[in-house]
Amino acid sequence: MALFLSRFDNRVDRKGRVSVPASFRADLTADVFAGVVVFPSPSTSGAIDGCDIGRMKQLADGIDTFNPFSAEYGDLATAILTKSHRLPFDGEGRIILPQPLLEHAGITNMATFAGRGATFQIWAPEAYRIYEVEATERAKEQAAKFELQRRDMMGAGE
Amino acid sequence: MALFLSRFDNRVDRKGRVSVPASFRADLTADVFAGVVVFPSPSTSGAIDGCDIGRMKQLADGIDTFNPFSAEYGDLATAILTKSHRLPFDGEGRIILPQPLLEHAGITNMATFAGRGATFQIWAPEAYRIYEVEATERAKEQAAKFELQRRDMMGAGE
DNA sequence: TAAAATGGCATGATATCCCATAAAAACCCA
DNA sequence: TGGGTTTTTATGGGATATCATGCCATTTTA
Repeated sequence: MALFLSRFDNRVDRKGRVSVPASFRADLTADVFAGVVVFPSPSTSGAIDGCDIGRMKQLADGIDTFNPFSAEYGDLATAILTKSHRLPFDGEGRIILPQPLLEHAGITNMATFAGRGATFQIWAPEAYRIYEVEATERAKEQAAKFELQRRDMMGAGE
Repeated sequence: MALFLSRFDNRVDRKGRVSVPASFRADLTADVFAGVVVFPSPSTSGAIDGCDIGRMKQLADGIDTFNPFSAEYGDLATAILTKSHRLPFDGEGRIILPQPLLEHAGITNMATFAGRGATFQIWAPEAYRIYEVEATERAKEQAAKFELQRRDMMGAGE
């Protein structure tokens, strides 16, 4: 599975193209489809969620566990799957972010790529800075919960 | 699993390169990725946490057990994964510490590597000296707790 | 036919590779 | 055991490759 780490601030050129960080690309070209899948983050307003095709399939499978005629299914499919875009790399590893997503994230001429392990996010730099401070603050409490979880896993693994 | 021991003070050259102690390197080149993963220590302010890629994958997997759209996932990913960096070794076993981490740790021209078993830390030498004195002092009480903890775990495990 | 999307090439900054050197550690053999 | 020898390590500097990004040419589509 992909492991996206670090943060990168890349320029969006006049034609709306952005270079995907080279270290991300390595994990995104392994598949048959060389590119990314992006959609507006359902949880973090102002962010674009990104991942590889494999992860998106996993997500779709997750949604598909709901009754296809249920409200959950419809709502999640509408919010995530219908708003997802497959963005292929050009020869230089650039993608073009669709207008609706640019607006959703408030991105104009710079984009912040934030690695999140199996996924990553794309932000307007200013918005990310604000979010980072808040999230880092909250994470101190989360760390405790996480520690318990980790111990469970290690116990299970052994 | 890796076993990082001892303390090393190494020079940061004009290009920002530092040699990772040779005894650490042995445990860090076993994997497909020859290098280290570093991030600001969530627990110890002023320190950089370091580990091998395997351990970071484990950490990412741990975070990925949360709902990917939950606040827990976002907060932990932001505090750890987005602030992590994969630093490959050059031919001589050196890494380049990213600017944000240098600032976080207050490192200028010397770096202290402190082995911590499965992980290690990187400090500004002066900051480490202070921390070491305090931690060693506290360790007297911690030692007692640690003994109890170990007995609990063994009881629970079986 | 004009505008937009796409592909390819050029460039500057930065990171990486490669070789050199000095100090320290490990080795070795009388 | 001790002194010399070799090997490993840390560190420095110049050459080279990579990457983000700007610019131009070509193709597509409206």
